[in-house]
Amino acid sequence: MTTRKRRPSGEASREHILSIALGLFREKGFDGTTMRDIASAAGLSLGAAYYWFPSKEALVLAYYARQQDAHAEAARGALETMPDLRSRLGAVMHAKIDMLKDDRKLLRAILRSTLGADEPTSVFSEETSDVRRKAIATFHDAIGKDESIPEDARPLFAQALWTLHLGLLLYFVSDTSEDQGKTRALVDGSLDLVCKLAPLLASPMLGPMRAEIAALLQNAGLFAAKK
Amino acid sequence: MTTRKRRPSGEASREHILSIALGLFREKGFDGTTMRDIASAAGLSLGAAYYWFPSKEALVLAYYARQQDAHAEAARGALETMPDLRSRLGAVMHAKIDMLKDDRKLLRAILRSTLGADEPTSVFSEETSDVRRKAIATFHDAIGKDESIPEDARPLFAQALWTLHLGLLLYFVSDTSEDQGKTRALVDGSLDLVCKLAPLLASPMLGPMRAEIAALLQNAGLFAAKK
DNA sequence: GACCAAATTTGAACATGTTCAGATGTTAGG
DNA sequence: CCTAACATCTGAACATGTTCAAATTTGGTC
Repeated sequence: MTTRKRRPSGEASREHILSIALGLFREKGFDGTTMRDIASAAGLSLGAAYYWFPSKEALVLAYYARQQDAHAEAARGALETMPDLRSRLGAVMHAKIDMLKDDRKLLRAILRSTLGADEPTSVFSEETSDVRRKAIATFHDAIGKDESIPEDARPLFAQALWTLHLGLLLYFVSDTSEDQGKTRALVDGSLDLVCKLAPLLASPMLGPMRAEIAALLQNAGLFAAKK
Repeated sequence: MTTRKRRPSGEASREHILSIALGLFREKGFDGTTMRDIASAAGLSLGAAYYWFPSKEALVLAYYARQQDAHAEAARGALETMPDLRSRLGAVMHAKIDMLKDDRKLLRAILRSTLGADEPTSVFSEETSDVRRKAIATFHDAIGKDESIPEDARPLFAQALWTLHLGLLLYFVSDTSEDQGKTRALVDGSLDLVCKLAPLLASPMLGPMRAEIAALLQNAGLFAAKK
């Protein structure tokens, strides 16, 4: 309550602009929608839109956060009722696809900036680390206390699942099959394989390899060892 | 010789523009370089640049093709002298990194459009399928007739290596370590693992799973079964 | 109510990718 | 040489993301 008391109609503008923008993105695509379109559809001037969102890509960032929160929420519900690892993972993935199913065009248009290395909207960027952390946590929750995955392997496994999920989404955005059936099949097939293969890494034969993988990723800075 | 006889100074312009453009990209980045910069540095008008390259991204496409040819060439040389699978794969990967080592800034700037689904410059697009096919062929050559990889598994393995190589490049472009040491380590570590794990998929225990993977990818259209 | 500072909005610029109608040069045939 | 057809190039537009100084509104304070 120091200086943060004022936001009477302010934040409402922000939400309003974001809704209008996402609607236009879905309808006309990302490139097909102009910042001037957004501003005028929202009943504001161009400059006002830039007051709330410093760039067109900032709208994408806001979309990320919104989706991630919604997904975490949806996943939380599904996780409670699922008895085993495989079905929990399936629930998480399918919940995401259900949620994004009508946004494929939007996602496709956005994709270019979500994989870049420099871009602030990159899935790997500092700016999106919050969203990323939450997403990985959702997978960690899905793993739960399943005994087939040794406890110390769970963070690594969660991260691997997140990476797999990125790959699946990459496929998904261009999947024009009925109800995204091909993506669903790919999701289920991948998860079947993963659930069969993952426990093998705990077996005597492949056990040491797990440490090798973890070390490799840690040296590359791709995986932060917990405490 | 029907109507294609004229190109006295013509194609030279094209090459000249491309060289100038790549130089500027390396020096000032992709976004930092303006089509007007390119045109004036090449001693031409803006329109002339657009006569030869219909868009800024077209310059990127030309860069792809040029790099891929150079890499295939470099790899071919290295392959002949390497006795075993592991060293051949290492030669291919390291040749690529050597070749791109000074273009990291350029690649980073370009990356955004190389992973998009719609973009013509996407590594997955129709427009780049030639380059992609050649790149996968290079890996196929590296596998050669190594007995640890069953013959019918080689196309799939080659494609997997190409995908791994994409991931490694994604890491590479942002790797600021001395002489890209971290990337080199990641390359070697990944290849060690791959060479250890791949033969397992031919073992009795995991053999059936190989077919499962192939079927999964084929149904998704991600892997074209040969003949 | 008058007034101040911060929050919000405006409108006019600017930079840059792209397009295009026309100018200019080049080649082949007469 | 002259001319038609084509290749190449030019310069001026246009569209759109972004910036910014200034105007306006808002909420609290005297």
